Amino acid sequence: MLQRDDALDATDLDLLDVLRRDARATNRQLARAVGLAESTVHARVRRLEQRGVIAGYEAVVRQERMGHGLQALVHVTLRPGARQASITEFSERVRALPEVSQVFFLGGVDDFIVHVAVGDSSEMRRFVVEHLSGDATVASTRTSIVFDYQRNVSTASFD
Amino acid sequence: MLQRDDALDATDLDLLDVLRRDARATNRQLARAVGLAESTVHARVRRLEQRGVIAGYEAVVRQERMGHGLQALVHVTLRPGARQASITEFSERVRALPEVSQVFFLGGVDDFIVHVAVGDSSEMRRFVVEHLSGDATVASTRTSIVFDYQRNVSTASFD
DNA sequence: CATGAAAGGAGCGCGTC
DNA sequence: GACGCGCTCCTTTCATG
Repeated sequence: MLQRDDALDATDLDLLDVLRRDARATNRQLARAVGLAESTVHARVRRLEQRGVIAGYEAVVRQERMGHGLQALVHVTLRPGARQASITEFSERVRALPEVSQVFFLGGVDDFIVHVAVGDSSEMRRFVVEHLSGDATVASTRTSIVFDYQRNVSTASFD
Repeated sequence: MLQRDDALDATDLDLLDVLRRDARATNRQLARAVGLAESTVHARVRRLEQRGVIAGYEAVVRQERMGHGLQALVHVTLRPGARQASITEFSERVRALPEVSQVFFLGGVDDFIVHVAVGDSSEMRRFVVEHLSGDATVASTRTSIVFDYQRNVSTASFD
């Protein structure tokens, strides 16, 4: 779409693989991992960034260690009559909330799934009532506690 | 468990905030952001890592640029009789699949939600049939296309 | 494209407050 | 805890194959 995704070669894939696990890997580590010189690796990584294959580098935070021990997925159904503008507005407002980790906008059924991390169940209730079910465009919500959560790769937000 | 979560102070929160957006921020940048000396900031970040508040640093990859243009959330319901062992096994097997970005294990209804990124709809179908609905412990699946995806923070996998 | 060399920046430990 | 200094290591550019 934006750029040609003219094939990444095997070296690029290897570099991505290392950087996905450790965004702070040094050039030297990367160079050793793929068997090329540091300067070469440096140029390749820069190119991956410019092409937008690498969208950024993020620290991964354990929410539990920050007093956010309780996570949930909240399914949100919007009112049938909700217009595009209000859907967009809703989505952006929710996304900006600090308790929100991710937002999925699902096709077909004007349905959102919101991944939330809070301190305890009373906070969860407050959050859902205040920011989700209380919203005029929201028809209903359904909250499911996250008992276990595993992530493989950091997938970038859509543009 | 590991360490007490003896309160992070405002400086720690600021540091996390910067590192969440850019895991490769230099000590100098961090020092300026919080108004302390580089060596101080360095020690603090180390401590956050050791305490497990920072679980790691990851490159964020745009799946679209890697030929994974189609994302979906697949709701998976397991057979009522599924035992703990088979649930765990299922979850670990699914997690290891390269198409899988994240796995949520939801409480209450022995229900998983799997975030998948693949190339196109035929691949999606193949993936679901082959790895999810084809599994003996799976009772049913429901696949929803992800039209939009926004992420705020990188939440760590549970231990 | 890949490379090594060279210079400027950054990481990081330590002694001091 | 916070600090600054100094040593080491890393990043980044550039001329060259």
